[in-house]
Amino acid sequence: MTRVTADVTFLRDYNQALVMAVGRTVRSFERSTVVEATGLTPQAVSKVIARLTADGLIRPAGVRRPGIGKPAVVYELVPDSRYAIGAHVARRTLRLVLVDLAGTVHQSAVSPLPGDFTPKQLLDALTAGIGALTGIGELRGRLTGLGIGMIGPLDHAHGLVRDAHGLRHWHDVPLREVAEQHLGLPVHLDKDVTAGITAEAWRYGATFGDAALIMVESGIGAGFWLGGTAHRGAHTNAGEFGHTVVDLDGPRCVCGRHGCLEIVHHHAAEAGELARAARVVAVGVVNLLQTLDLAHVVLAGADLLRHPQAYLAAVGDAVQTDVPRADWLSTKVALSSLGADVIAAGAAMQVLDQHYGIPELAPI
Amino acid sequence: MTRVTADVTFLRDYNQALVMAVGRTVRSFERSTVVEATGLTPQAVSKVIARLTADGLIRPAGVRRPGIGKPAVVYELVPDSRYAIGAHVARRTLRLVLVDLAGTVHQSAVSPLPGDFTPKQLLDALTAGIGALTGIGELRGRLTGLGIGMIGPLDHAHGLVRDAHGLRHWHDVPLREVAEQHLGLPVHLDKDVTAGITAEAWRYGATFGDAALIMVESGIGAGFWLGGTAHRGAHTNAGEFGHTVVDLDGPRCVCGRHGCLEIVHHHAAEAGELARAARVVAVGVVNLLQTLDLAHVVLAGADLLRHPQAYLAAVGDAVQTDVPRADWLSTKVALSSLGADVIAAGAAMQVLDQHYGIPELAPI
DNA sequence: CCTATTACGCAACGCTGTTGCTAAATTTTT
DNA sequence: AAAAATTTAGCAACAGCGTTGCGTAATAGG
Repeated sequence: MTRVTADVTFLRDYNQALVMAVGRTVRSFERSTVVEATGLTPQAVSKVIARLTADGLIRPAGVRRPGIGKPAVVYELVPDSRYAIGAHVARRTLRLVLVDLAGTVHQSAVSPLPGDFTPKQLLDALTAGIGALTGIGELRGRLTGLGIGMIGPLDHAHGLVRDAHGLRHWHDVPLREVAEQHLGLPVHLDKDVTAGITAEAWRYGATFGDAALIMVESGIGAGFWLGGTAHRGAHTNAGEFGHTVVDLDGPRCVCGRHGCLEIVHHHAAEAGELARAARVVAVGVVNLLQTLDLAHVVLAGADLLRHPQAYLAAVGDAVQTDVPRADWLSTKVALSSLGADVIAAGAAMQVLDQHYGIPELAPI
Repeated sequence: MTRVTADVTFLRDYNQALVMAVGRTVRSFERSTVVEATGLTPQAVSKVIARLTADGLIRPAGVRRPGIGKPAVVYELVPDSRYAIGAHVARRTLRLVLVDLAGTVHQSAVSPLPGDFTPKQLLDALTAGIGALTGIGELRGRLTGLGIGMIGPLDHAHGLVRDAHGLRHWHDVPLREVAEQHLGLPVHLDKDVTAGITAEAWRYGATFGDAALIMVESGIGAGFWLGGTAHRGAHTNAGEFGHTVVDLDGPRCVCGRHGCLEIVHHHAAEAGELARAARVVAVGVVNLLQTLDLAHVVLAGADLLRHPQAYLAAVGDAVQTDVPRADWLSTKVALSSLGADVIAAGAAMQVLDQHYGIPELAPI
C-alpha cells in the first residue's frame, strides 16, 4: 500500500510487516529473534505478536528452553491462513497457481488460450481455471485476491493493458477493473517480468539485494528489484531488455533498431548455435551488472529453461570473467527457484504483499 | 537518514521533510498549499510550520488576500539558514561549490590537482579550497557538511574509496573518516554520477520521476534516480555505463570486453566524427530507456558539454525515433541545468538531504 | 452593523512505541 | 530442599504524533 503522509497507522502496519517478513523468512521465531532483527523493543514486539496471533496470521508453536531462565515461546507463520491466486498470461497459455502466505505454491495448472485471444476469452479462461482449482470453495475469506502477470505494455497503477505485444484485441483494456467485477476478487495487474522478480525476492527474504530476473521466452525481458522494491519505471514499461542494442551493425529487429539483444539471440538460437545464443544473453547480463550493480541475477523463461545449464554456465562464466574482479563485487547467478511457475507465483505474491508486505511511502 | 523500524520520531521527520520539499520546490507557500500537496490535516501542517519556523528554516513572508475571509500567511524557505560545501574530485581538478538550503550555487571554484595525486594532497587541496571560499567563517553553525563526488569504485555506506580508476594511490582509503577528522566537518562520499543526478532531482523537486544522468568525461558513466531516491547498486558500483557492450565485434576496451560504449565513442570522437560519437551515446541512452523506462535523461560531463547541442540533438532524435512511439511513453531529454557544477553541487545537496530531505526506512 | 467566509490554533483524543516495574518459569547455587 | 540468579513476558503509565471538535480572528459584502 502506498500513501503520501505518515501517520500512526502507517507506523503500525510497517512494524507489523517487519515481523511478518521475519516469519516468512525463517521457519519459526521467538520474540528475541524479532527484537534482534528489527530493533523494536521487546514490549513492542509483544504487542505486534499479540495482534498477529489474534488475526490468525501467526501461532505459538511450542517453547524453547535454552538453559537458564523462563523458556521462550516459539511462533510460526500460519501458511494456510491466507491464500492468493496467481495467473501468468502468455500468448498461448494461461498458467494458474495457488500460493499460501508463506509463498509456497500449492497447485499449478496450465490451460491453452485461443490464438489471438480477446479480453472476454481470457476472463472466461480465468473463471474456468480458478473454478477448477481444487478446494477453492473452502478458501472463502482466506483468499486475498488474484494477481495477473502479463506481457506489456501496461499501466500498473491503473490496471490497464495498454497494448500487449502481438495481441490484437488488447488496446487500453481496463483489465483489473473488469476482472474484479467478473470474478468478485481483488485483482492486481503487473508485467510478467516484474511479477517474476517479486517471487524471487519474496522467497529469498528481506536480505535480497538489488536483483534482476532475465526471462527468455518469445522475446527477452527483465524484471528488476531495486532498493527493496520492484522497479517498474516511469510508465510501468521497464524491462524491455531484449530491445537493447548489443551489435551496432547487427540485423534489423522488429522494433526498428539494429542489433537488438533479442534479434541477435534469436538468429543464433534459430541456427542451432546454443552456445552463441547463451553467450549473447550473457553479454546482456554483464551490461546490466555494469549499469545497475546487482547482487542477484535469476534466469527464467520457457526458452531458457529448455537448456538451463547452457545458459547458467554462459552467464556465470561471463560474470566471472567480464566484470572487474574484486572480492567485494560479487553477483550470484541462479536459475529461477520456481521454474515455470515463477511469473504466476510472483503475481500471487504481489497480492499477498499488498496486504502483508512492507508498506511504502510515496514522496509527494 | 536510514533506520529500520518506524517510530513517532520518524513520523515527525518524514512529514516535516515533506513540507520542506514543498518549500524548496516553490518560491513561497501557505498552509493550504501544503495541505493540498501532502494530504496532512491543516492542524498538522500548522504544527509542522511552527516547528520549522522556530528552527529558522522557514519564515513568514507576508499575507495573501484572495478575497473574502481571513488572509492566509505566506511562508518561504530561508535559503541562507543552512549551507553545504560540495566537492567534485576529478583526475586533474578539484571543483568546490557552496550551496544553500534552496539548492542555489553561491560560489564555484576550480583548482588543479597534482597528477596522480595522493590522499594527503587531496586533503590539503580541500582545506585550502574551502578556506578560500569567501565568507566561510561567518557560516559556522549553518554549515552542515562537505559532500564529495568522486570517481569510483567506492563504498558509499562506509565512506571508503575502493580503487579509483586511474589513480594509483587510492586503494581502500577511508576518505570520509579521514576528511572528517582533517576538516572538522561531517563528510558524505558518493560516486560523481550519483551526486550529479541528486542535484537534478533536488532542483527539479518532488515530481522528478525515474531519471538518469549521462556523464561523458574521460569515460562514460551514468547516475540513476529511481523510485524517489538515488540508485547506487548492491556495492555502490552502479553507473559503469560506459562499459556496456553495444558492438559485439567492436574494438577491445580497457576493461577487456569488445565494443563497449566508451571505446566505440572514444574512437569516433578521436576521429573527429562528432555526429557519430553523439549517435553512439544516443544508442546507449535508448538502451537505458528500454531497460529502465525513465522520465528524464540529463546530459552532462566536460567532453559532452563541449558540444552540447550535437549530443542533445542526437539523443533527442533517437529517443523520438527509436523508442516505440506512444503518447503515454514520454521522456524528457535535457542538458544539465547546472553545467559543470552539477557533480559538486549534487554532492553538497546530498549533505543537506541527509538532514532536511525525506528520511527512508530500510526494510530489515 | 451584521453575516458569511476563510484562516488558524487551543484542547482533548486515540493511537503508536517506550519505559518502569512486577510476575512467572526455569536453572544454578547454597 | 530452599534461596538466588536469570530470562521471558506483560501490565500500566507515559510521551509524542496526527486528528478531531470547536472557538477566535480577520476580512468582504450586504
